[in-house]
Amino acid sequence: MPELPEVETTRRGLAPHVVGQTIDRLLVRDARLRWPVEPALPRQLKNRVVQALERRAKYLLFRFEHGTVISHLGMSGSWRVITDAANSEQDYRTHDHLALLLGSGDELRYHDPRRFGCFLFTKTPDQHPLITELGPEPLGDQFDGEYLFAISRGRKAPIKSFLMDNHNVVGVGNIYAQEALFRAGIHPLRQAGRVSRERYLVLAGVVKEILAYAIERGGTTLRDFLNSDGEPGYFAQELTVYGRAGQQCHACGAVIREVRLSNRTTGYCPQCQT
DNA sequence: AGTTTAACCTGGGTGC
DNA sequence: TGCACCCAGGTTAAAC
Repeated sequence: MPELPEVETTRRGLAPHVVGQTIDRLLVRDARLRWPVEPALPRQLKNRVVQALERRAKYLLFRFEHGTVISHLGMSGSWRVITDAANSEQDYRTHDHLALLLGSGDELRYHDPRRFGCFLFTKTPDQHPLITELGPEPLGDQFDGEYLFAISRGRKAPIKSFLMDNHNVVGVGNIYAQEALFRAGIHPLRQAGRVSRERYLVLAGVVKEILAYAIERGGTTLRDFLNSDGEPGYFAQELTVYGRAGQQCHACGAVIREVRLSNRTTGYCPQCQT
């Protein structure tokens, strides 16, 4: 369910419960995630203390003294904190694949119907291929319009694909890519190399705005997203083009259109976006 | 090397 | 009710 704001919201929700806690036990109820959970993992984590919970792109990083767990929510993953775990041990739901039993008595449960998520341990996270290939964080200083302009020269891929490519910038998923391009007035099919410096300055700005705003709101956007307290995010009334094909553009009244781009639905306003 | 496509999964919605 | 089909917030690996 997550785009970057939802992952960050998850991190902030989990951190107070897990940082500084000992892993009494890792319970693997179903190891068949994107990559199978290693059979050795429970004993690798047993009695280890979570030093920090960080985020890089859409990965959650559980930091231990001896290594890092790299975890992704995929399309449908979520974490839930159980504070009275002793009384609810039988209460595992379908697709609750992992449980972290903590020294505090709390329990963190990973739920993921589609099993596109992952939970991997590595001693050298800085050299892990999932991490080393990643572009800059969209909310960091490295990411701005000049940067986008510079790396896009000569690139023929559609701007939307370019923006969603983790090599260029991380954390911009299908919903926010559409919304950002609408706000920047850029047609999603325009070649990345044919977007001007001026428009990249606008685009980088709106990407930062939208993501920061969504984080502030506790991970808006997602229909069925529950934060780690089990509370829903706000499903944004603010969405302009995502899921609005056939409806009128809020800005100009034109009918929102839809195209298929690398197998993903892409809404845009044919009048506002060029 | 850049770009596109298929694949990994389950569940919910729609139309017959 | 049932069934076939399409769609979904992500990312990788393989194919052009």
